[in-house]
Amino acid sequence: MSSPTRLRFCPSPTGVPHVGMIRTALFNWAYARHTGATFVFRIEDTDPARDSEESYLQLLDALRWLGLDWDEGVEVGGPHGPYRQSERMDLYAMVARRLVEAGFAYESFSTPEEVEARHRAAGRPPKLGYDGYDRSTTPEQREAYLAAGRRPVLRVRMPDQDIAFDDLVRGRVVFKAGSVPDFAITRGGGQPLYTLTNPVDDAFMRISHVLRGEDLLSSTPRQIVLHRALVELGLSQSVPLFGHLPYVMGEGNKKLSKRDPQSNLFHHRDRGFLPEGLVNYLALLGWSIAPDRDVFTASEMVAAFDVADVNPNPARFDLKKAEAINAAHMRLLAPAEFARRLVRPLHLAGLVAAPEWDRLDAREQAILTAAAPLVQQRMTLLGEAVGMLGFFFAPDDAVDFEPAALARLLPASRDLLEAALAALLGLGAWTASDIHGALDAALVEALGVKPRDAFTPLRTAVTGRRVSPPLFESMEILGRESCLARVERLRLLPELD
RNA sequence: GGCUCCGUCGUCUAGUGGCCCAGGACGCCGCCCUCUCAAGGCGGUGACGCCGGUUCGAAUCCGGUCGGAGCUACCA
Repeated sequence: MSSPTRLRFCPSPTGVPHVGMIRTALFNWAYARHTGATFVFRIEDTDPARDSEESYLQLLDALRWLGLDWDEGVEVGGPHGPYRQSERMDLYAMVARRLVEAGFAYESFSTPEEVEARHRAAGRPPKLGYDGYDRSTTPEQREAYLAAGRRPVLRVRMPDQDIAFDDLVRGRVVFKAGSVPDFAITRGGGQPLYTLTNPVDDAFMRISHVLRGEDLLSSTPRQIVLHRALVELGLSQSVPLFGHLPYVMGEGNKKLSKRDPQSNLFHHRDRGFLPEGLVNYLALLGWSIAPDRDVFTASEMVAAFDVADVNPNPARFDLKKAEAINAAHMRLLAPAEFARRLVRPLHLAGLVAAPEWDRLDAREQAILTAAAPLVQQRMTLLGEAVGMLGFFFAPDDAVDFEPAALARLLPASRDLLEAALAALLGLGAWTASDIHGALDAALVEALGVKPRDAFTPLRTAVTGRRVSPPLFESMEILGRESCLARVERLRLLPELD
């Protein structure tokens, strides 16, 4: 009987969520959902010096924002908990003891300095790694070390044979015998290290597929050796399958640095990325859904995703492309939904009273409902709504005329505004097409001004900007009274002279 | 140095021996549309790192070479 498919995402809560890490979460999630597997969310907080509760909370926030849900793990529980390693210390101590008793691991008293000194003395490169010296510690030596106050780390004995596995994305990978030194699984004080806790939890949580970053590829032979030991001890059924996802690169030819703001998931959220857009773009980092298509939803990804199709090449995080994908998702949103997404950035900029649609007043809702469709095709990021829609919410006498808009006005602008005012004053119905028609007749036809020149002063008067949503539709939404007041205000502006 | 991974347009990729003098997307350039800006439409730019081999035929298979990356902790 084959064991059920189970995947996991197991970050360390250090720092802010990184897009590379989230890409890993996404691929695990997508593969789990595609195969009907169980998706486990575990926290690897075994390093008190670096882990933080704040970071843990941000991880939850990130996955929830993106819609990556999990079946077992922190917050939701499950049969293999607890799901924070800091709460599983007894388990690691027990496993470590069993490993030593069975001879898979041994106490190692050597300090890094001593190891290096031995390498030098033997004429070997000093940075060769641990030399296996303590494999043969005698009881007498052990007593002497202990008496001298030394506390041993535990190391796993690496077998003297090649270690091979079939990587889910790279195919067969072989590490030559002798190339991987015996590795530490606990600190000198007995605290377990990642090298122990990660495979132990994968074993006890019955993880079948390990999908992780390429940076962990070289630690795989060690984990396989440990898994085999656990199987022999009867603590585990089998060694999981491994798949190593390509790096997410930044500028130049290096991994996207944690220092780079682009690596910060929340940086993108704050700029106005849609979760749909970011998920879609992240999916493209090492995978593609079809030869001629790159805009898709999370559920379409789930339907199509197979780890065997993942490309092993490192992928560069390209903001321009990410924004283009996001823009496509903006246009895919139903107009009403798009309007709702605008509320938060607008509120953050002080333009509307509340951060949620339902708490907006009727006037704000009406403006947004009418204005949102005007900008939906014109935006890449939600944050751009602030600049594009700000004039709708500003008082008529406080519309901010940007210098670039003022600079484009001609000497004849005042006459144009006056003619426009006259035409608008006599207008019956106040609809975009009526406004357009009246203005066309009064300015373009009667005065012989090119449309472009005729409407530029009006655009500045009404919106304060050089670039704006469509003018006539904007005027309809704003209403006759506001428009007349704004045109009059610009007409009287001293700067026009 | 050792070990391991990777190598198709600037970038992300499609491609698993003939459909490829290599397809799509982003970017960039041009044109159309047009009240600004977008969107949209049309067109253009641009790549199989190199050398051998296998084969009637190679981006695809093999060998070598060059280049890039990661790891080489009592971090994860």
